[in-house]
Amino acid sequence: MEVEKVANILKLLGDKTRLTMMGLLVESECCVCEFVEIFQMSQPAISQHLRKLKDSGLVKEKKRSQWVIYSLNTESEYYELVKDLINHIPNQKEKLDELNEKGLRISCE
Amino acid sequence: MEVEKVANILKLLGDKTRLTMMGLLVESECCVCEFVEIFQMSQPAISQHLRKLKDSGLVKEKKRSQWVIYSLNTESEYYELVKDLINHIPNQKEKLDELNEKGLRISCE
DNA sequence: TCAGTATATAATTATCTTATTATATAAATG
DNA sequence: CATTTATATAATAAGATAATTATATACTGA
Repeated sequence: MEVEKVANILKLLGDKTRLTMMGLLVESECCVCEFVEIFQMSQPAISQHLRKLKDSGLVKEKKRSQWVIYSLNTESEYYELVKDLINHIPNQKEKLDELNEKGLRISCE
Repeated sequence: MEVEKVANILKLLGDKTRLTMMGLLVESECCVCEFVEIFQMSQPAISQHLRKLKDSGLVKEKKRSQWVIYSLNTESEYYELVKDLINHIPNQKEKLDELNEKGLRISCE
C-alpha cells in the first residue's frame, strides 16, 4: 500500500464528522437523513461528506424507496485500515439507539 | 479515546510527508537535515512539519551538538494508534540506507 | 571572534476544506 | 397532478493548510 494512498485515507478520515460516520456504519447501514439528525448539520453538508467517503470507495450506497442507504464497502482495499482506525474510537452504537428511541430510525440491516 | 482527538491525529498524519516521517522514525531517530535530504524540500518546510508532529506529542526532540534529533514519543497516548497506522505503509528503511550510502547519515541509535 | 552549518520562526501566498444557501432531481402520497 | 420528503449539486465565503523566502538563533571549529 503506497504511503500517498494511506495518507489520503487518513486525511479523509481526519475529520470528526466523517470518522464518526464510519464508526456508525460499522454498526449499521444508515441513510442520509439519519446522519442529518445525528450530526445536527445541514443536509448538503452531510451529503458532501458522504460523497467524499463514496468517491474514495470506503462506503457504498443503495437506493431504497425514497431513501439512499449508505454502508461500509467491505471490498475496499482500505477496509483493513479502516477497521484498525475504528478500533481506536468509542463505539457509536448508542447514537443509533437514541435515534431508535426517538422513532427516527429508517435503515434496518 | 475521543473521536475528535483521533480525527486530529489522522488529519495530522493525513499528509504524505508527515506520514513518511513517522515511518522513518519507527526505524530510527533522525535529524532535521536528514529529512531535508530525503524529502528534497526546503528546511523550513521540514521544520514546520516536525513542529506539528511535536506539538501533538507524537515525536520528541533532543539536541546533540549542532543537530536536533527527532524520535518517536513512545509515551504518547496515541502511540498504539500510530503503530497501527504505520503498519499499513511500506517500510521506509531503505531511504535511510540510501542516506548511509551517500555518507549523509547523521543520527545513530 | 568570525565563518559556516543546523535549525526555528515570521511573513506571505496559493491552495484546499468545509460549511452555508439556493436550487435541482426524484420518489411518495394525498 | 400537486405537494411533500429525501437527496444531490452548484455557488460562495470563511477558515485552515502547506509551501516559499527572508531572517533570527545557536552551536562548531579555525
